[in-house]
Amino acid sequence: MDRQDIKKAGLKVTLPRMKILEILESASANHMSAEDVYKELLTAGEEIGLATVYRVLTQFESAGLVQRHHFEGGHAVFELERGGHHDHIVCMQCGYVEEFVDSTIESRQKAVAKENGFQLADHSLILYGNCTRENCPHRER
Amino acid sequence: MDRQDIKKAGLKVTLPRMKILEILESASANHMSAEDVYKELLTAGEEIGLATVYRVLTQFESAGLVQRHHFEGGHAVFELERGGHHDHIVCMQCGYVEEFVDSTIESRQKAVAKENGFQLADHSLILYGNCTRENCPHRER
DNA sequence: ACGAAAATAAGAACGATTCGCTTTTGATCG
DNA sequence: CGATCAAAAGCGAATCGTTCTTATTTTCGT
Ligand SMILES: [Mn+2]
Ligand SMILES: [Mn+2]
Ligand SMILES: [Zn+2]
Ligand SMILES: [Zn+2]
Repeated sequence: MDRQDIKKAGLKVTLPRMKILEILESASANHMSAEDVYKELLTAGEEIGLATVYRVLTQFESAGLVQRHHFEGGHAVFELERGGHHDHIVCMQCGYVEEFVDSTIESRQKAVAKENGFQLADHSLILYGNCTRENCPHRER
Repeated sequence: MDRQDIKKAGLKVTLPRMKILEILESASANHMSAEDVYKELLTAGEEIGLATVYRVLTQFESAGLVQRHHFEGGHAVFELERGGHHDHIVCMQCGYVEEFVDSTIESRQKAVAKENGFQLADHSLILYGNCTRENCPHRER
């Protein structure tokens, strides 16, 4: 992901757009809220407004560069589009997000939609649980 | 669902709570936003504030009388708890909601969680598509 | 480098939901 | 039946995440 991708999306290459792309690429968590991105920008000493972060993320979404998800708790999280579709498991204690693809689930979804007379266009599957990582249980949101 | 259920939940039987339960039971759409419930109350001539609707719905949720879901588009929808778990298909044109249970999907979710070292606690699966009902394609939101 | 078009900054506005406080109500007990 | 008091309702203000508005700045093709 670089300036070429921004151009290809029909967007001008601006400093905010570059920086936001960089942050999404290099951040430790690959699912970030707009606020998360904004804070990283501040930390990096960039003077980019929160409204700009939202605007750019939305443009990136329209351009297919990022995806937006709605996990439990209201606010949206964004991630770089890295090709394939996947679903998510979220740890309710530490917020850690794992990705997965299950072809059985995917195909059953299509079947279920058909059985109910729907043309399936999209879906959102999020599993919530508790992860078992060393560094998990002691953080919050 | 009646006043007994309210009592069993440890809540006082009040007029707003009774009316809201009635509306959830008898409404045409069985997945309603707080605003929807509020409008129905107004229509029925009840003078119950929107804040009360939210408060009561949240209490009902805690008591296990209703469930809250977050479909695409920001606002929450509520439905009476009628026993079994189910997932949803939402028509993106008319908002019609169909419910389904697919045991294959359910069991694969458990397996996927385990494979990823998570103890599964909950999940949210929403399919989005276009329904093929007569009265569908010409409404909005 | 120049100017049109596009993008940003900043803060106001927004919609959904919650909070804070005052008044009213329901359940219990005399 | 009241009186009592904790619980609940009413209602406007506040909050939260997000989007919009407008003036100002930046990008990019020429
Ligand atoms: Mn992801
Ligand atoms: Mn349902
Ligand atoms: Zn965890
Ligand atoms: Zn429909």
